[in-house]
Amino acid sequence: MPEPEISSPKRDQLMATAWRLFYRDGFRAVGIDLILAEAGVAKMTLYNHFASKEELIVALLEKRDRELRASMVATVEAAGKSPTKRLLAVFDWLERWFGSPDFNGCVFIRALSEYPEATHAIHRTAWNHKVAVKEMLAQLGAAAGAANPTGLAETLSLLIDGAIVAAHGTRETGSARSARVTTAALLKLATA
Amino acid sequence: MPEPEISSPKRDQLMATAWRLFYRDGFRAVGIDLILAEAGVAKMTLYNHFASKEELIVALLEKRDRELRASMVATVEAAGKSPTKRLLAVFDWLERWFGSPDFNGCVFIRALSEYPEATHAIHRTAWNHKVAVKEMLAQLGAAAGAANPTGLAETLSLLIDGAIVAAHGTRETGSARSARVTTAALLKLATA
DNA sequence: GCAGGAATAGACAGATCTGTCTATCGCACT
DNA sequence: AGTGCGATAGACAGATCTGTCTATTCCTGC
Repeated sequence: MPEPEISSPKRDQLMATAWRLFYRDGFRAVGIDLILAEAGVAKMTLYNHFASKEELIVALLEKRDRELRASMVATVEAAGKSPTKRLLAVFDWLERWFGSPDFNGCVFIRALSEYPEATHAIHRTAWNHKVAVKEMLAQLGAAAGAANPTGLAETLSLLIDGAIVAAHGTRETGSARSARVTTAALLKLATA
Repeated sequence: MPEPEISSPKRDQLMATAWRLFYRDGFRAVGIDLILAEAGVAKMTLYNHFASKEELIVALLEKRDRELRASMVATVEAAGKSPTKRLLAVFDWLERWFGSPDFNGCVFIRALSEYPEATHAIHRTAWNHKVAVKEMLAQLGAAAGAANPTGLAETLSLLIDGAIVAAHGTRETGSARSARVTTAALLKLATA
């Protein structure tokens, strides 16, 4: 019963391939047969590890959530001690992401879009990630001495998600810089 | 050959039903058979008016683009002569939209998400809308005396798209107000 | 050597998908 | 009355979808 979180080579292989194809083409656009063929894994192996395609997607989103937030934390930590620099480092991180060759939008926004119903497990899992990121931003904002860290985090979340959508539409990194410049200006106001 | 833009009752009926179902459930999630059944229209009627499902979607996005921008213009016009008030009225318009019972995210962001490939006709059509809105914002910003209307419009676009994503995740209207407050602050800076 | 669990290939069910085709019907216009 | 066009129902093709099942094989621990 390798249901909860047990790692196995085949399972990892499956998730890596599924991630690549889902992120490239979309959840509904990719059938499990294609994933299985490209991963070199039998169908029953998938259904021994996951109850359904939906559960596979949820597991992928949760994994991506962990990795993405860990990557953000690492970037922030590497930015030094200045709270302002730490916050702005998030936007440098964004800019690098937008410039990476396989950038294809935000998988969580895309999951919200493909499963628009509020009660759907995939929709909720995707939104959980955005809430978690917002909480990270609030902590960074509090450390920077913002008068209203929660409000600042909300605004920064808007800028970030807007920038991701714009980068997906233009395939350019400029939106990250725009968001960064705006954030710098807002920080001055918020900590004044 | 009613291909280009000829209006017909059946065609309108088809587009209305297709819009409703696509917006509710997603493009790939809704099959044309369902649309036809709910619209009470024969399959050949669809394929006489549109070459494919994809073309139907593109036509719907173009129609929605026209209507949405017209609605924005009307809101702005109704806001009076003050350039600042006119710009801020966009966010009141957003808030009303988020609060409407069938709000289900932005169909253009969702189209970008479901058809993530940059060269896809649906993807490009959806992005065209975002570009057009940004141009509207730049004009409003210029009228408000912004030093850099294009840059301001870019930032406001980020806030707007971010707010839409947030409203889709939370089913609340608060993100529109956050974006509005931030915009008011930015306007003071941009016109100072 | 052997037992047991994991993975395998592949058939299968049952549904659904887009798009094509045919044959008929209804209706407006002359 | 007759012509022509738009719309109709419904069969059809061919592909694809998720999920189930079986029977076999592989590998590891004992």
